[in-house]
Amino acid sequence: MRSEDLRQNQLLASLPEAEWNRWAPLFEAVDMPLGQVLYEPGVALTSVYFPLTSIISLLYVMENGASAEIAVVGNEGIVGISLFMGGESTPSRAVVQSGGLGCRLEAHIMKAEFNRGGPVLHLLLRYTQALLTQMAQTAVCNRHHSLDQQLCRWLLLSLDRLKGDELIMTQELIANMLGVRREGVTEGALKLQRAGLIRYARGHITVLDRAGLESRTCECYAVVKQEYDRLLPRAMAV
Amino acid sequence: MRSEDLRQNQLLASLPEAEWNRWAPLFEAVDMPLGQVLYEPGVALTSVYFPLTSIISLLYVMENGASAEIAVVGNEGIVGISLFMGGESTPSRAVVQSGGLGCRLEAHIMKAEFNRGGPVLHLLLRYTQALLTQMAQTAVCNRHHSLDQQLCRWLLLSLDRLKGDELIMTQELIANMLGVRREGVTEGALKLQRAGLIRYARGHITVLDRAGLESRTCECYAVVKQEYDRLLPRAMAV
DNA sequence: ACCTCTAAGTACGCTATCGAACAGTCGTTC
DNA sequence: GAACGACTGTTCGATAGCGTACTTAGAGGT
Repeated sequence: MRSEDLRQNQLLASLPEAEWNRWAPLFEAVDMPLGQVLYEPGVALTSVYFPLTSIISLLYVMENGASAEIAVVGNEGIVGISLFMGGESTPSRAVVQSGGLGCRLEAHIMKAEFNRGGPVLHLLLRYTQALLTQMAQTAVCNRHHSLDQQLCRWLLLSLDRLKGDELIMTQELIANMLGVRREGVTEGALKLQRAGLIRYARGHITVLDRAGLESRTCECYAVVKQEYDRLLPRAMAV
Repeated sequence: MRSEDLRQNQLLASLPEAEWNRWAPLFEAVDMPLGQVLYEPGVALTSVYFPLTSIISLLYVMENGASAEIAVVGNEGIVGISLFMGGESTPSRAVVQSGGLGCRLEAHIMKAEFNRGGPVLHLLLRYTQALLTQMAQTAVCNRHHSLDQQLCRWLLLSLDRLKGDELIMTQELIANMLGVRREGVTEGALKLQRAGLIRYARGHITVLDRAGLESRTCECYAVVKQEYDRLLPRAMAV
């Protein structure tokens, strides 16, 4: 994989050239197929991952098997912040929600680079704050908003992290992420389809009217999006 | 206020002597009365706060006025992490939920100390990860658990951050924090009182049976507590 | 001693979501 | 081209929590 390809990841794209030239050779490109688990709760990380075309869900799985998505990470971010935050592990799990490419950096390298301080440290901390906002807003949304609104939010968050307007995603999977019943997602998706906002069939969802989704979702989506834009001005459009 | 008093805050207590000697003179002791707002959404911070005997809620207030608590901070932590995370502000608000004492450090000093790197930086980042876990678990709890369970979790989280077994807290206030109706809290509290776990009257809640609360709450409380203990081993019992 | 205000308790209909069970339909595979 | 499995659609009763309205009861002031 070429160096420019790696910089599809916006964090990597934001690094000054000097830093990047040191980093580039250290990466290993990895394929990230749907369902792959990048880390398990309580297990110390051995690598961090920078998604390029994939999307990763941070998911908490309860004792009874039910689950809830805490946040989602795409090519704007990094999976494995607990490594540089100092905890080495988290109570949540990271799962590939949409297959694609990514690249990996070994834990000890990541830590060393972070501890140099400077632009890498500040960039990663700003990203972490953005992620934190996403988590906070997820909590708010889970408390106050309807399944329909949350479905729109979720579709938009995913869409923002992909090129194109198609998601490869069954309703069952979406239900797991949102922590609701599959039937609930079916009903919500039906409404959106009847309204002409999306079209879907057997695990393929095409977004037809993005603005329509935005008008149906709650304020949570915009809050998170604005905060990402504020904290992480992208270096350059891809 | 004497230096030892300041170290009622566990983060401050964890600092090595060398760091602490530099810090101690920089603090300003502050009274934090119930309801005081420490920062507003979107407004850049001018200070960070270390609660000593007070408890602070991080609260998101929605456009329609409804609110939801995202996390709670007591003498184990610091209010204003967005300062050193680099965002300067957050979409949430910080409100004193239980009056008491705290101390304040000016923004520019905090940033300078953080940017020295070393123990201060690592300690604050570990705390931030703990806070992040609390937020994540709040999201999960809001999704899956009953009002009764959440009420227990909330009482326990508050209790852990106070000495003694009494909370000065109306049901109305608790309802605002949890983002539920006041009547719902009344019903939950009644059940707990009838079961002999708590006693309350007009804004004073006394916890009679802590273990009982723990047995009624969901796993979320234990997950958060364990993660705080793991990430922030306390330097010394107060 | 009385008034007033705040905190807490009660009641009732409503709605979103759940849990469970089952019925179509499209793709893949053999 | 038949069979199977995966995905989606539908139904129905149960229930937790909501919105609203009203009641009761301490605490504090005059």
